[in-house]
Amino acid sequence: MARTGRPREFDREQTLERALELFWSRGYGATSIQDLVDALAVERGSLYGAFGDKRRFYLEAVRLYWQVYERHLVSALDTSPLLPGLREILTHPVRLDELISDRGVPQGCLVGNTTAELVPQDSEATEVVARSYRRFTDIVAGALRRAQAAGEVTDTCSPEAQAQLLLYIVQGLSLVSRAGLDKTAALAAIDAAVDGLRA
Amino acid sequence: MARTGRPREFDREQTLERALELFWSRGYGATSIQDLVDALAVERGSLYGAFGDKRRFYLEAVRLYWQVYERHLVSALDTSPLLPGLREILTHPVRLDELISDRGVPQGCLVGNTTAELVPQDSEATEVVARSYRRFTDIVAGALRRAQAAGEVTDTCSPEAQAQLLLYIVQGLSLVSRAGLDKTAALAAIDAAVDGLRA
DNA sequence: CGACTTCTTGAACGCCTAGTCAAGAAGTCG
DNA sequence: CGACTTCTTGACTAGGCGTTCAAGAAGTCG
Repeated sequence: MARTGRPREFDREQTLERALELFWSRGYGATSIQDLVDALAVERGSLYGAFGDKRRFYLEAVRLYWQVYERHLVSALDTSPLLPGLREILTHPVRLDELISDRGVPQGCLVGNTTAELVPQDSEATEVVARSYRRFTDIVAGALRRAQAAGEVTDTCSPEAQAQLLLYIVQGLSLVSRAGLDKTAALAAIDAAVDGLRA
Repeated sequence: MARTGRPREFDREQTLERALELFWSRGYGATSIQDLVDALAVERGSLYGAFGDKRRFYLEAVRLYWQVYERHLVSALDTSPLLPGLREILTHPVRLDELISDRGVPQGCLVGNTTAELVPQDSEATEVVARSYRRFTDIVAGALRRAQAAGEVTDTCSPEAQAQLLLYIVQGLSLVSRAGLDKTAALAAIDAAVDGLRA
């Protein structure tokens, strides 16, 4: 069944990506439709036609954000030994922060920002966020379980508890970094966390 | 110099406390002046007269929030051994969450929420937040330094790095809890963190 | 009492918001 | 070509927002 009608003039995916950046750097509430129209060079009506209302647009951007992040997460943890990859995941916000000083770019984790701004008032946002967190802990716990079995990571507590703790650390770091990041202190803290996992 | 003119009919401090609760549970953007007028039973003009504009009102509430929290923090860490008090600080968000299920009450840490919503766009908010974080790490690092000297806490890394890590953990827990808290998993994660500090 | 000061009240202001819609443009299909 | 469908455009709507302000109320002070 061929698609008929006037073809869309903008690239939906690319527009979503740019909207993601805007939402990421400014937050949901502080990004107006007009901001999006200006930045994306797509008129209001077309945005509404392609993405529905603002909330749906935003949530789709969050889902895309997480999809990309999760891909990164999985590939970084698919290594042996595990701890270097894990360290890379934890230091990710620090590296993001370096990009920021160059241009005016996103800050923190979009899922974390969403948690603070929309959860728990918006049930759909709460689902997206909760699912993201669950997937993070599932993926990390799986990797830790393998590393425990290999004798690389201490088995003084369960991989699930370790993964949960790591979630807190990443999210905490992402959040706190927004207020100004002392890179040295952050890396020292991360090293302390990683060392605590060593067998 | 006696104060003349018509006396204020509401209790400024008590009103600020109730505004704090509202801002805490809904966030800055989602709390309108009208919401405040309704909840506080104080008319708009009086609020503006007493607190200035919305931003100043909010920031004053955040400062009050932190003042109360810091008092709690200091008293909980002024103990020997340190780790039980530290554990109490870390589990604080979990206990807050229990209150929530009873009535519709604040969630997360107000400073953390402010970080996500206003920082870094609002420089004054950024200052308030950054100062709060700095005070947290200073207080906690001081306590850890003493506990390291007493042989209670491991000295495999500096008290500053440990304190920084603990800041991430508390903030991460506060944030993630908004999306739904698995109390068991949270406590297991906290125990893992506290155990990691033990000498 | 009358002058002065501050607080209260709620209407009003201007602005910005998310969202809608009608008219026209640009394709496909018979 | 003409029918049909979808996308584009930007003016428009309705409502909510933070903020202001003038008029009156409630005190103090001489």
